[in-house]
Amino acid sequence: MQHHAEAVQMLRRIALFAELDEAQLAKILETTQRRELTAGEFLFMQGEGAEQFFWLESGLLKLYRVSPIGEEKIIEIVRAGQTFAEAIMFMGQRSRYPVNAQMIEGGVIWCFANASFHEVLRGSVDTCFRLLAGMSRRLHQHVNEIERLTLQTATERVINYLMQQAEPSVNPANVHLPITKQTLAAQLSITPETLSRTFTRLAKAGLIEIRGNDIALLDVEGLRRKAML
Amino acid sequence: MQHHAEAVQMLRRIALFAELDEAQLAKILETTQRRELTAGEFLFMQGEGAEQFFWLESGLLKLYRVSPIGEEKIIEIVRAGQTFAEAIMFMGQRSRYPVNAQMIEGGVIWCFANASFHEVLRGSVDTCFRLLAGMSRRLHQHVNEIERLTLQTATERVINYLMQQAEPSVNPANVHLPITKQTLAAQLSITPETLSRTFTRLAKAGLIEIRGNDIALLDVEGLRRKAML
DNA sequence: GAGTTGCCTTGATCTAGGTCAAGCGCATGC
DNA sequence: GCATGCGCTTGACCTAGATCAAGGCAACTC
Repeated sequence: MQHHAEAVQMLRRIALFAELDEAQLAKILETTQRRELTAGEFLFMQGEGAEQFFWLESGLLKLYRVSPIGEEKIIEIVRAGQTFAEAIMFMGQRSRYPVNAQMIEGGVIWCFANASFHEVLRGSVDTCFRLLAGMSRRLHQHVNEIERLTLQTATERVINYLMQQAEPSVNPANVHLPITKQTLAAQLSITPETLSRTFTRLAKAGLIEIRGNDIALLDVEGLRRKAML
Repeated sequence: MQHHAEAVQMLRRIALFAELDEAQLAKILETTQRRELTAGEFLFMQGEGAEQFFWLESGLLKLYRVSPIGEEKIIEIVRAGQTFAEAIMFMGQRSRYPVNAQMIEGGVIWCFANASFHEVLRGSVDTCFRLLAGMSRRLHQHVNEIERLTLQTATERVINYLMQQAEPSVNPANVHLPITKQTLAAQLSITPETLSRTFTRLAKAGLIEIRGNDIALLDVEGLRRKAML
């Protein structure tokens, strides 16, 4: 890793490293790689040995699985600024990535060696606590995700997504889709066809208005009622 | 907590406490309760303030959510020997339980104060690591659960469950259902009717044999093929 | 014994959402 | 220009599983 000072500056922006001192950061930087990936490129594949975890500086990335019959299920969309794959670190020595990681948009990724971080962690309980907090948050998101998948219909999930994206209390609110509708469909676990139909149904009911990737929420209260939120 | 020596002996059996010394255990025991609950009794309800986490000494417990229309989705079945609700500890000061916890079978539960454990954790990085490992495992279980819910059919999920319960490499293997079929259905996110039909279909195909809550897996290879595992 | 209650099964029907197929709009490249 | 390709939409079907409804059966209580 060159440009040490700059790199340290960057690292400070990562929540996981916030509690570390100069020496600890230096230790981690020794084994850190910074990689530029183009859209479509793979960072790692399901089943590969997990020896690093990552921070996405820029770009967009998806973590997904492929079932035996070839269907793709997106587990998580990673945005710039997020860390990911840090959980596997504690699963034992020779663990493997349980998902594929592929760039949706090109960008820059920082790759940290598990071994180095492991060593540093031993010296900082505060960092342990931050890590624990982050994982708790994710755990809760998953509980919500499981609930969404089992207890909600496709329409409810779509509305749910729109409400989450929208600024609260703005009426009419505007939502810009940062991903293609195909990708969104995969994230909501429905087919592109169903997503398309759902949008047009909501539009015909006067609840939303669609202009390409921009969606206006015309009747937030009506949407809420429809999704029973 | 009375019978200090006995209690310490018990605590040693809990993985989370394995690395703690006498003084730390004593500190935790000061605020520990041991409760006996009967079948159907609630330990805590969704939305209650989370001030404790738990270890199930004996009995069976379910963690579940209820949707606005009254459907129940089981997030996790907790068996004797497991700890649970320890993740919420790190969600911040006044966090709340995100699920209901209700006994399926009566049993004994140990209740530990988050605050005490928090303090002790600051002195034991090893215990932090254990906690991190446990949460990582749970995180992965949830990822798998999400996959199961989205990529698999009801029949596949049922077979999947049976295979997980069965001893590996025993043929024919026997599975004993520790819960009612209604509860199992809720766990697999299907209706009791569908579960019943699925069992009879598999039985008619000669793949399994049902005797009440005991199920014999007659053709493990055939089941595997059917579920595409 | 008869009645009640809870769990399970079975059958008949309904429906949300998936699948398949065709076509549209818009970009890119030659 | 025209072709190729990709994202998106629409329509016509189909199927897995939910829903509704009616028993069956075993464990109780009286």
